Amino acid sequence: MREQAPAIEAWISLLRGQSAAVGAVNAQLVADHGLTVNDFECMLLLARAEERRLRRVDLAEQLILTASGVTRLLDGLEKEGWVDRAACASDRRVTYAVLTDEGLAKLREASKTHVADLRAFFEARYTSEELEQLAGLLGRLHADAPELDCSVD
Amino acid sequence: MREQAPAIEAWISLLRGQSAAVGAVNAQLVADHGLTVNDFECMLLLARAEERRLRRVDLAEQLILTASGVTRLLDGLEKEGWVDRAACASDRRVTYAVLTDEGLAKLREASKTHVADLRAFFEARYTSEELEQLAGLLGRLHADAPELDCSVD
DNA sequence: GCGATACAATTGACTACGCAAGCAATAGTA
DNA sequence: TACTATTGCTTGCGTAGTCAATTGTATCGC
Repeated sequence: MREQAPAIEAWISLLRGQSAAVGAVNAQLVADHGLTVNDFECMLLLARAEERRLRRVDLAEQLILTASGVTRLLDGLEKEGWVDRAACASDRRVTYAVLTDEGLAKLREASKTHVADLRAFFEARYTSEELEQLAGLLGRLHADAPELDCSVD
Repeated sequence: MREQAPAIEAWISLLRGQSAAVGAVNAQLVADHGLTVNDFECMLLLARAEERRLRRVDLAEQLILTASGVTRLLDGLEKEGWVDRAACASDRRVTYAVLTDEGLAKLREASKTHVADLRAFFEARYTSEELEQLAGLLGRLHADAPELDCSVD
């Protein structure tokens, strides 16, 4: 029952580490700005996007949420006036989520402390080399996992 | 608005990577055994504990859940007969969570595929050296973060 | 042009948590 | 002994997310 494979160690560290980190960072962000981590990331993606807008489906993919999760996330941001809707001329099924000027202002304001908090949190634990290592390693988790879900052998 | 600090890169990778990994692994575990990742980890902690039992408070700390989260997690496991309650002789406030024989059997059965899935998932992406690196790095996230929450300067 | 199929988005019902409040038992203090 | 904290646990309520079903629009084969 006692496990030893490095994969298992990594898995446990991932579960615990992410919970701890997200818990701390999110609490700070909520306390300081009334935004959750996903609110922030969502607005950030919009801010970086062409014309400050994205299809909901693309937002879902990048945030790793389902379509309905995005609908509900955006509901909240729309209520606050930080995000608005816009129709797509070439495909009437899609509704863009657009970051408003207020949303951009809010994002900029929140960024000031949030980015500093993030850097403080990570730089207290890692050197910049280690941060690059970590980012590189974690990035691979996102990629396809043929082994896991298509066991056709 | 566009960010470049390695800390931010690491943060994004952590958010996305964990979501992707937990999503995949959890879906597999639920499909194969009707257990969530937390169900599994909880039973695993109990299995490894002295007399296969733990105080709910200790379980909460290790799983990074609140006390109420643990109560509800255990509710489900108790309903299935995998976990039972036991009083503590020396302190009548505490109720132990005890892994039953059925629970241990269920855990062993689930372990067979789950551990293999985990190894497949991670070993498809990393060498064993990288896994050790990753586990070591992630482990630091869990430690105290004096910088973040006591900004007394 | 027309049906079958696919896709974007929303909605209702549900789950898994957290937080705050409350209860019971213990520990500290006088 | 009594009075006050503190601790372990549970419960009501709120929130963030999922899944399954639905609607409206596109697109493909013919």
